[in-house]
Amino acid sequence: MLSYTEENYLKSLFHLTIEKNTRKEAGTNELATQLGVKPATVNDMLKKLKEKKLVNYEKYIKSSLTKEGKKLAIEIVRRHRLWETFLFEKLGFSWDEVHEVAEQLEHIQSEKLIGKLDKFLNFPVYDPHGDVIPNANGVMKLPEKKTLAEEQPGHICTLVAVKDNSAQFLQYVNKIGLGINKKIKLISRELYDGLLEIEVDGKKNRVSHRFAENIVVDCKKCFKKK
Amino acid sequence: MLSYTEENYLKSLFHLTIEKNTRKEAGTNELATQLGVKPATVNDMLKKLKEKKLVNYEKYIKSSLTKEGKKLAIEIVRRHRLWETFLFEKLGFSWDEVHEVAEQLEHIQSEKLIGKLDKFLNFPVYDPHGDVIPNANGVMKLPEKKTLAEEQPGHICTLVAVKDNSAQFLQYVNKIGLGINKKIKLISRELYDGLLEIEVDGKKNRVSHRFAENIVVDCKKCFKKK
DNA sequence: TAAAAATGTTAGTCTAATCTAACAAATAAT
DNA sequence: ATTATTTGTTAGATTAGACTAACATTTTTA
Repeated sequence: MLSYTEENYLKSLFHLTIEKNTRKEAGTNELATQLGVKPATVNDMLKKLKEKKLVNYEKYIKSSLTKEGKKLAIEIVRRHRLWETFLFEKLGFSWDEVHEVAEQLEHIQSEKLIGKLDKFLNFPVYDPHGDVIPNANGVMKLPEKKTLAEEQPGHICTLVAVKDNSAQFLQYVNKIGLGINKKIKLISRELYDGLLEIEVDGKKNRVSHRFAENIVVDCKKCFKKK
Repeated sequence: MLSYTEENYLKSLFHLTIEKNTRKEAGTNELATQLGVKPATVNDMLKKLKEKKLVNYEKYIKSSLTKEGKKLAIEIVRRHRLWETFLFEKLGFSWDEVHEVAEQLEHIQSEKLIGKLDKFLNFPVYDPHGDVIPNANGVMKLPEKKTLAEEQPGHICTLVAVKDNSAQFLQYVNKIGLGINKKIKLISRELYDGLLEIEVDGKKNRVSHRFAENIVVDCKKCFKKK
């Protein structure tokens, strides 16, 4: 059985590696920042998790999850996202409030609980932030890719790629706060010319239909923010 | 903010004193047994909680909750019982499975969460074990007293007094495993002669109508065991 | 490529919550 | 009312998870 703390380390490692699918390993400082502790603390824990065969760790080499570690991390992410969905859909928490409470709830140890919660929520695939919820076997449904122009208002999606690689385009992307893995919230679309109102990191912007056609996003479930 | 552990100490003290309303204080060993730790550990914690002004503790004198300690303990009990109700009513856990999971859930820190959960459950007054759920102001509705003869099958109630004090009667009470604060589950009642089938500590028994008229119980909400 | 900067590691300390073993006080029993 | 038993306390040790400070290695930069 893992401690609350050990679970958090696995989860952080998961987020920094597998989920940001550009990399497969993460460094000590990086983990320390993410977890809000000092690198020395992370160092100790990595050794401990290596002992438990959950993490591949070697001195001065970046760390990664073992197969078993990954399995456990996915289980934690599953719990987190199911609780977020519960808080949002059943208890009426708003989109931005759910995370903090789910951080606590995710550590409740009871397989039966998670199974029943999953069923109660009708086996959801996306959480309120639009992230994929792993199923009971740890399988995460591959998110659909579309262009921003095809998405519906109310949806939240993640930028996964751009189609246009011109400097002009990329500078514009940058200017409005966009980038790889950035979350885009679609506020509305003008019927007349397809002008989109979007929100990135809390900042609103209007972008043209042509611009939207060159932004590739993950399609996520629609959630209305309260 | 209290730690997980501190919360458990307050809760135990509450159960041993205020809730068993025969006494107002509890000893170190007693607490140790209830919490599954050694008396030495309890001793340390009592001093710590005294510092925090949550417990009245003096060397070699039994301890009790201060006003503030009681307030916090009731809040924990409230959380526990609301979660039990959720697990039972919404997730379909059985009567005897809810406690263990609620032991963990009760420590989740979020006032908002408990408020919303309470609302979601429609402000329940009794938990699946028939115990009173304190309201948001820490007020516990006084349970109604009736005789066992007036109770309905399916209900779970607690023996609070007896009307007959004869040795014969009391010996009989004893023989079928009953006693003060014992939980009685009413299985069924024979329409013809009022013969009651009851369950005490998992053991079933049949008692007469006359017997039932001399058992005073707390009236609790009906819960069907799955 | 050598110095500077960033990153990672080790050793030693701290706190919360637990333990054991020895001792002290209060209560019960003869 | 002594003694025995139960109950409570103290002192010292242990473990998990965190810290700081000093040091080591790797990477970057001039």
